[in-house]
Amino acid sequence: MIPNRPFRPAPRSARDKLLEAGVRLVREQGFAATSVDDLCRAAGVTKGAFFHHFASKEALGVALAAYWSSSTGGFFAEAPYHHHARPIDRVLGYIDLRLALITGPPETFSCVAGTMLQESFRTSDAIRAACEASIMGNAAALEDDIAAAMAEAGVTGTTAASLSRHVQTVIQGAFILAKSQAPDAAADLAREAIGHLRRYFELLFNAGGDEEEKMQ
Amino acid sequence: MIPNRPFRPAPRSARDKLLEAGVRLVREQGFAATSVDDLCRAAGVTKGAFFHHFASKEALGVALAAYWSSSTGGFFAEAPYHHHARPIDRVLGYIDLRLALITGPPETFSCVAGTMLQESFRTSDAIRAACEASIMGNAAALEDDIAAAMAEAGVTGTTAASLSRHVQTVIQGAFILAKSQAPDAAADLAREAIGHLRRYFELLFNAGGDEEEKMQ
DNA sequence: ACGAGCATACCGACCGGTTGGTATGTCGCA
DNA sequence: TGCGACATACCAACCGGTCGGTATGCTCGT
Repeated sequence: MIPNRPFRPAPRSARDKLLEAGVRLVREQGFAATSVDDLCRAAGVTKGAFFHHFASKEALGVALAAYWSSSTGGFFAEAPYHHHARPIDRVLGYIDLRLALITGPPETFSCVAGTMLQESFRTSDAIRAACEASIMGNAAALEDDIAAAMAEAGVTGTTAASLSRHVQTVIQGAFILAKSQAPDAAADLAREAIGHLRRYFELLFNAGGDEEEKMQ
Repeated sequence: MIPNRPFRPAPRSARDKLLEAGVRLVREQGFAATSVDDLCRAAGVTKGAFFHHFASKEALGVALAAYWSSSTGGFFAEAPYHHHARPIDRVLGYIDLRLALITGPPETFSCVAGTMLQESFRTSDAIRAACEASIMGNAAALEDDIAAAMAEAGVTGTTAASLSRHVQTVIQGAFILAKSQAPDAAADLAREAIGHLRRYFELLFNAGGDEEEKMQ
C-alpha cells in the first residue's frame, strides 16, 4: 500500500530496524514463513536485541501492525487530497492517490496488516485485533468525507461506514489479484480493480469525472 | 468460499484425505503455518503416505490449488443461476449465490487459493501459478455472461474480463475484512462487501433490482 | 570530579522441540 | 512375484526462545 520512502524516516534503533525488516519480509512472504532469524538478518541485529525489544515473535507481529497503522495513517492524513472543497472530490482524490501508489511488484505496495490478518486471524487474537485496528483505522479516516458526500449528493441505501469499509475491501482484494501475476504485470491488475472502485463511486454519487463536473 | 458439503464427496484415499485436511488447515491458518505433520494428523495418515503421494510440501500446495479449482469450478458450473434467461440476471444470480454461501466463521467460506497466494506468491512460483489458475478460472467462468450483459445493456468503458476479475477482487477482499472480526460478525461484513459489488453491477447495468426489472 | 552501582541495549552460544524429508520395511493384491 | 500404498524410524537443519555475558550511559554519593 505505501512504499518505504519518503514518509517513514530511516530507522535508527534496532527496534525500528526490526520493524522495517518486518514490513519488507511480511510483504514478501507472509508472517509465518518469516522467522526470527530472518528478521534479525534483514535488520542486521542479533536475537538478543530482538528479544530485548519484543517478548515473542507474536509480540513483534502486534507491534508491526501498530507500526503500519501509524506510518500509513500519518501518510494519508497529510495527503493533498484533503484540500479539495467538495467532499466527493476528496473521496475521489483519496482513490486517485491509492492508484498513484500502485507501482512495481506487489511487495512494494501491498498491505502488511491485510497480509498478516489473512493467515494469523485464527492463531493469534492479538495480531487479529491489531490488524483490524490498522485496516479499520484506514477506513474510518475516510468516513467523514464519505458522509458529507452522501449528504450533498442525496445518496441512500448504504452508510458512510459501509462504503469506507468497501474501499478497504477492494484495496485488499486488488493486492491479492496482483500477487497472482508476474511482477511486471501486477500493478496494472491492482490499478484496474481500483479503477472499478472509482467508477462505483462515480456512479453512486453521479460524479462522472472531473470534466463532466465542470460542465455542470 | 465454498463449504465442504455437499459437492465434494467424502474423501476415500489418503491423498483425498490430505487434500481435504489441506483445505481446512490452510483456511484456518494459512499454508506456511501448516506443517506436514499437521496435515497428516488432520487426515489421519502418516508421513509415508504423504510423501508417497506428494513429492514435497510445495507439491501438496500446488495440488491443493488444483483440487480447489476443480471442486469450486464444478460447484459453480452446476449452480441454478445459469437458468436465468437474461445475461444480467445470470450475473446477479452468481453474486446472490456468493452471498448465500457466506455463513459462519471465515474459515468456512474463505478461498484456499486466495489465502495461499497471499503468502506464497514470491516463494513458490508453482503455487502462485496454480492459485492464479484457480482464481482466474473462477473469474473466466463468468466472462461470457458479463459480455452478453454488456452487449444487451450497452455498457462501455470497461471489458467483461475486467469486470469478472473485479468480482474476484471484491470476493477476496471481503474475506480479508471478514477475518478481522470475531467469528460471529465475520459473515455480515463479507456479505456487506458483496452487497456493494451487487450494487455496482446494478448501477453499471441499470438493473435496479428484481422488482424494478418487472416494472419495465 | 570520580567511582560505584544500576539500567539499558545488545551479543552470540545454546536449548529442547519441530521441521521437511529420507530410508527401510510390511502388507495386500493382481 | 512384483508393485503400490502405506507405516515406522530416523536424519540434519531450523525453529522460537533462553541465558550468561559485554559495552555503554546515567545517577548519586563521596
